[in-house]
Amino acid sequence: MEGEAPPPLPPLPPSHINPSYFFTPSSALGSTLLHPPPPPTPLPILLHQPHQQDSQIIPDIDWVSLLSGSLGFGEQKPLLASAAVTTGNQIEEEKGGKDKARASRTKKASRPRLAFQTRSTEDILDDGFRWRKYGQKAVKNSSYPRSYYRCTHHTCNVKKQVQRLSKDTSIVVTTYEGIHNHPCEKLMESLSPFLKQMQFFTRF
DNA sequence: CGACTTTGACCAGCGC
DNA sequence: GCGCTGGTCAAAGTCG
Repeated sequence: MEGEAPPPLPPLPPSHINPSYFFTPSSALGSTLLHPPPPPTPLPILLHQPHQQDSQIIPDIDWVSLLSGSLGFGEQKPLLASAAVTTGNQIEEEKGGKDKARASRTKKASRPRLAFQTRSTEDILDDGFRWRKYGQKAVKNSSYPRSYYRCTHHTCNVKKQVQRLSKDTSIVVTTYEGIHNHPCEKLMESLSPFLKQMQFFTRF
């Protein structure tokens, strides 16, 4: 039973994403966000790096939805040069017709799905949520297995798949399915000093 | 001892 | 109907 709708999550960027990378253009930067509390170490994935030519930010991403929903990047080594975000349908189209049909199998309803390509030596993105691996499967046309993870929060049904590209083994494709119905523990933990500071200043 | 990973088995949808 | 494939289950193993 799907039950009651989850409470909306606050539209805040994860503190462990440096906002100077996160927001673009620079004019959109609020003065407060320009000077956040120091992020937990190490720095996360770099979504946009002004001095790095091959980095890019995808303009169509609803970042607020992403970050308050299924995504919140965490303590990953800063290796990302590009990120690809698609809808579930787009993901399947990239895979081709047959796989498209197969991939949509056993899906009761279309859930939000997002895929990211991450250049990383490690398979698992630490996105601030806790995941339990429930399966691993060798997939066709790939020499690397696909891993299946489920959010460990008892009321949360979000899943993710992690697979390394056989074409470029340095790229890890992470596909998120669903929206978290609970706050990111690590995010809230790291944001709390900042939020307290905000509350203090808004009193004047 | 609880949380998590591993891994083989099982199930369901699709194409032929 | 059968085989292929992706996705999930669950028991056993591992780790802190």
